[in-house]
Amino acid sequence: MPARRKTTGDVSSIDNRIRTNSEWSCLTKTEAELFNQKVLCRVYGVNETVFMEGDPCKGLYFVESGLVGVRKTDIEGQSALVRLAGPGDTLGYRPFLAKQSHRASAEVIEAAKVCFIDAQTARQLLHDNHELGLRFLERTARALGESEDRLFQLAALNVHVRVIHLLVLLHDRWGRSVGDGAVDIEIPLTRHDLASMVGARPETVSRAIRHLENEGLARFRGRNVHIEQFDRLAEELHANLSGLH
Amino acid sequence: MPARRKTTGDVSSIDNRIRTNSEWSCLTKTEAELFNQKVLCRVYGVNETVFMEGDPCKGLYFVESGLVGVRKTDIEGQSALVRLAGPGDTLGYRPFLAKQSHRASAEVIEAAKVCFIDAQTARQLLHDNHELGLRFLERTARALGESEDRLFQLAALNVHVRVIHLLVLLHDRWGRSVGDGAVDIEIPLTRHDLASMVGARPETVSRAIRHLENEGLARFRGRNVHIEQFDRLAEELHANLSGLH
DNA sequence: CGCCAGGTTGATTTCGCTCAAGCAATGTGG
DNA sequence: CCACATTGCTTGAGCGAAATCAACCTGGCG
Repeated sequence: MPARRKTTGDVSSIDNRIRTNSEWSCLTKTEAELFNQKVLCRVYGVNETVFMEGDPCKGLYFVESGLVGVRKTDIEGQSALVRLAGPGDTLGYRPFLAKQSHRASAEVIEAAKVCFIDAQTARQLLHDNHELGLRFLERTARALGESEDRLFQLAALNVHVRVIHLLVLLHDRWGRSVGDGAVDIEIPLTRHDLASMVGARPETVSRAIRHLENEGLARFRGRNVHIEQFDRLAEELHANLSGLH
Repeated sequence: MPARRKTTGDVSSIDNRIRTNSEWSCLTKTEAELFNQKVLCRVYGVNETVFMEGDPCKGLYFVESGLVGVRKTDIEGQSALVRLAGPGDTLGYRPFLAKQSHRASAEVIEAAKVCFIDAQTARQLLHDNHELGLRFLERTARALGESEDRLFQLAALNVHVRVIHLLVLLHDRWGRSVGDGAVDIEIPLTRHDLASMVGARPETVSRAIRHLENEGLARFRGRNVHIEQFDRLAEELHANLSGLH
């Protein structure tokens, strides 16, 4: 096998993506060129669907900007938000790697630029570049651990605590510090979506939110959240988490 | 076959393992020799611990025979059975691949022969053999899908249905057909373990079991289960599952 | 302006947990 | 062999968290 160490030096958003994304940063110049040649980018409007549950997995999607929601839908049309994907996140890698069809839909929440690489090319890169596979292996194994932890928590914690946990997670990824320990989270999620993320009903989440406001732990203004002292929230979470894991 | 081996116990079963186990069947002759040279086998008695939650992951374990339970334990000593591993199953591959420590303990339920390959050797094989990594990738991605499905179900289904689901899963892996659609499941699990597998309390599971008996769907004799018409059970499950996935 | 989806709030019900008692099955020491 | 712990399972009663049902806001928009 030829030596592969140099990565491409071109500067476009895709190259940037390849360089910054831990998984793809190991591509050689040639491989990166193939990637760039094959990648397709598109801007999606709000509520547009990137892929649907049940569809065969045609390739991998990279969110460049905006916000995409991953949902599972049951026959009655009730959808549950499973996770959020923003800039830098990859969509559809689980079905791609498992060689299965999509088990969830991806629906745009905030206008997003999403790039696509077809399965065949992705598989070729995976085949040519050994390191790439090993990186995906580690990422997938970690995701598996997280999923199992979540399972454990769902059974052990009540809604109030799960909502706090969700807020902390949302903060970690989407929070904007507004100085002196205060944080804003601005994600346009309906109460229904919020509820489905913690495995509860909207009414119950509504009450949990009211409770948080009464405690002065968070302030909800429509779909934005302001947390004056994030420490207190994190503390409250840890008090409930200890004795668990 | 040369007789020089560092293993305790006979090696033919290991070769068999390598050949039959989908992940490792791609090893070359040389690699298989390395594997055989490094593998260590041991017989564990009931209640013996293979590895503990929190321990660094020292390698991979293969269950040759017997039954091993994977558990998570909280600080109060309450343990929850997470999964069962029998002949052909691999233990500890998630922490190994994720380069993390064990997040669960493995405890022998029925006297078991377990083989071990150290992390360094396993990683070397993973590095040398490209195909091996890709196979683990697929397996891990599938496991991730299953874990996510389980999450979804825990939130959506009541205990009664979850118990039925567990019985169906146990049947698929451990069931013994006794003719004409009837099935026996003989796994020495306490009610407490059964309960933790479906995220419920023993009392609640006990009541669910009583309910199943009243419906004539299953008969519990101590820790053995007899299902006269497995079809009916599967049917009952699907009636509750449809409208979900 | 009225409409309406999304959000809140209250009343009621249900499910599953907790607590507690009783009951086999098994073990143990005298 | 019996008295008695011990352990795991079942059953009942009560309680609490969250779902369900239903009414009522609220704010954006044609």
